[in-house]
Amino acid sequence: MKAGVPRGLRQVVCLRLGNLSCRWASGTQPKASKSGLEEKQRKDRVKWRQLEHRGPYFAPAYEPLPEEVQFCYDGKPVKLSLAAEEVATFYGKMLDHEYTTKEVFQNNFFNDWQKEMTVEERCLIKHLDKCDFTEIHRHFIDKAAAWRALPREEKQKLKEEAEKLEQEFGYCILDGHREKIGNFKMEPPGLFCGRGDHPKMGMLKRRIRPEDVIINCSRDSKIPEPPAGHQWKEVRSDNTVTWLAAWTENVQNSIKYIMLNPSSKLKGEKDWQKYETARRLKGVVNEIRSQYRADWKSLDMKKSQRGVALYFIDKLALRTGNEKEESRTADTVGCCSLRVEHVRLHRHANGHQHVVELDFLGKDSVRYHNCVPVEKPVFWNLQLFMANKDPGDKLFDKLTTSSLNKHLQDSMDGLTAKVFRTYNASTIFQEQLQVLTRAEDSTAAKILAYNRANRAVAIYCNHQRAAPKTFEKSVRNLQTKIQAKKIQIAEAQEELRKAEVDHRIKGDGKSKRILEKKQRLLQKLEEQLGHLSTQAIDKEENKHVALGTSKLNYLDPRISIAWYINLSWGPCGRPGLFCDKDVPDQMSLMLSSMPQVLPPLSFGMVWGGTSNGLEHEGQVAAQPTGSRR
DNA sequence: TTGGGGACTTGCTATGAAATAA
DNA sequence: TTATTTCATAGCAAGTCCCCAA
Repeated sequence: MKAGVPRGLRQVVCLRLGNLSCRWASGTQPKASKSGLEEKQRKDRVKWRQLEHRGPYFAPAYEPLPEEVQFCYDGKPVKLSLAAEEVATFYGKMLDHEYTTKEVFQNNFFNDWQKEMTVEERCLIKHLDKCDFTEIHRHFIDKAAAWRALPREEKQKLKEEAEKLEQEFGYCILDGHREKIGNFKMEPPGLFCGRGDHPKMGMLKRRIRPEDVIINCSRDSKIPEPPAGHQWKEVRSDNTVTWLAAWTENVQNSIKYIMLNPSSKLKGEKDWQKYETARRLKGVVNEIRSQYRADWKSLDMKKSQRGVALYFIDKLALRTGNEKEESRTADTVGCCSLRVEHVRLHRHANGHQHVVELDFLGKDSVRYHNCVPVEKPVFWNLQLFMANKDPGDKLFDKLTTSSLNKHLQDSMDGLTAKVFRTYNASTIFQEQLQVLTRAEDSTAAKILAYNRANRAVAIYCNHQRAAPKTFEKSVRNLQTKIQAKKIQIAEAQEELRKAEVDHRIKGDGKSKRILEKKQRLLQKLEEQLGHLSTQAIDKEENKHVALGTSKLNYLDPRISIAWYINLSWGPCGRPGLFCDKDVPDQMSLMLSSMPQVLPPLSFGMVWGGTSNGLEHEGQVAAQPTGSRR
C-alpha cells in the first residue's frame, strides 16, 4: 500500500481490505445488477460447470487411553470397552467446563453413554455421580502441556504436516479455478454443546463415516477416493448447489455441509449481491416506511401487526423470528415469534413517553433487553395486541415470517426482513464515520472513530461477547503504562525547562539544538500518551461488544475503503465520480491497482442511505443489555 | 396453506500465530 | 529473547429463507 499513510490507520482498514481484496478483487465480482429480474436470473442459473475435490478429511480413529490412566466407578478402577471409553473421554475432557455442571448436559450424556456400553458396563455403571473422570481429565491436560512444550523443530514439523494436509484436502477446482474450502475436516465425534438452555446439550455426536457422506462433484471429474475399506453413501453431480459434501448429523437430524471458504469467487459473488440488494433497498425504503406507518392505522389486525413488526425490524434490527420446535431447541425468539411476556409497556419512563421494554433471548440465547421510546400509534397498537392474552401467547399472532417476507417482495424484488439489518448497519456505519471522523485528528483518534462507528453497528445489531478472560489484567497493564508515560512526560517537561534556561543564558547553536531535541522528545511522549489513553477508552467501550460479526457480515467493505482513502488522500476533487452506478467498476479498478494508483473518490456516496431515524448515540446509552442466559 | 427439509448465512468462542513490548 | 497482547480464523451452533409435497 502507498507509503506515507499512517500505519495504525492502515492497519485498521487493512482488516477490511484484506477481507475484501480476497473476496471481491481480481475482477471476479459480478457487474452491478441492473434489475431485480437479472438478479433472479443469475440466482436461478446453473452455478458451476466443473467441481473437483478430494472429499472430506476424516477425524483420526480413537486412540485408547494409556493403561495407567484409569476411570473409576464408586471408587474402584474400571477398564471400559473401547466404545464406552471413547465417550468417557469426551466428558472427561470437558470436566472443567460449565457444561458438565448442568443437569440436562449430565443426563443427556449419561443416557447416550450407556448406549455405548457393554451389557456388563451398563449393569455396573448406574449413576453419573459415582463416576470419576479426573484421571482422564488430567491426562488430556498433560497432553496439551506436552504439546506446548514440544521443541520448536517438532512443532515446525507438525505445522508442515498440517500444511501438506491442507494443500491436499483444503482446495478444490471450481470452473478451472483453485478455490479454498471452508471446512474440509470432518467434525470429530464429541458431546453436543448447544447454546443457552438447549434441551439436547450433552448428547453424543457420533463419528461420521464415509458411508454417511454424500459427495457432490462434476461427472467428468476424478471422483474422490473414500478411505480404504469404505465407500461413500452417494456420489452425485448437482451443479445447482454449492456444497462439496453433505451428511446428516444425529443430534438435531440436520444436514451439514462442506462448503467453500469466504475467499472463494462463489462466496464473494454472493456477498457482493447481498450488499447490492441492500443498496437497492434505499430506493424504496421511504416508501416502505410510509406504508408501515399507514398500516398502524389499519383496522385489519394482520396489517397493523405487520406494520409494527416491520417498524421493530427496521428500527431495532430485530431478526425475523421463525417458528421453532419448542421442545427440541433453546427457547429463543425473534420479531415474529415474540411473546407477550417479552414486552412491557411504560407510558412514561426515563423522561420519555410511550416506552417499550423488550426483554427476550435472541439468536444463540443472547439476551436482548432494550427500553426504547416508540411512536404513539406503535404503543397503542402493542397494547391492543397484548390485550386479553396470556404471557406465553404470541404478540403478533396474525403474522408469520413468510407472510411478512411475501409482503416485502411486493415492494422490492429480493427484499426480505434480514436485508433491513444489512441496509441499516451499513448506513449507520457510514453515517457514524462521517460524524466521528475529523481530518485533523491524530491517527489514534481516527482509529477510535472507526472502531466507534463499528461499535455503533454492533450495538444496533446486539452483537455481544463475554468479556475476555484477561480483560481486567490488560486494563491494569494499560493503566500502568499510562502512569509511567505521565511520569516520563513530567521529567521531559522539567528537562525542557532546564534546556530553555540554558539556551537563554548561552544563546549558542549547541544549546539551541539541545532545546529542540527536548521539545521533540516531549512532543513524542505526549503523542504516545494520547495513543495509550485512546487505546484505554477503546478497550473499555469494547468490553462486551463483539465487532467481528458486523464487520464480516453487515458492513459493506467499500465504505471502509472510501473512508480510508478519503482520509489518506483528501476529499475527492471530482464530485459525483463515485456515484452509485459506478461503485462496482470503480472498486474493481481501485482494487486491481491498489498498490500503485488509487483513484480519488467521494466518501459519503458509497451508500448514501436514509437513516432509520434511530438516534444511535442515544442508543449507545440505552443499548440492549444482558448476556447469554 | 402449512410444515418440514434443504441450502445457505450469521454468530459466538476458543485457539494459535503474529505483532508488540519489555 | 521472552512475555504479553492482538488478531484471524477454525469450529460448529443457530439462525433465515426458499421450495416442495400434502
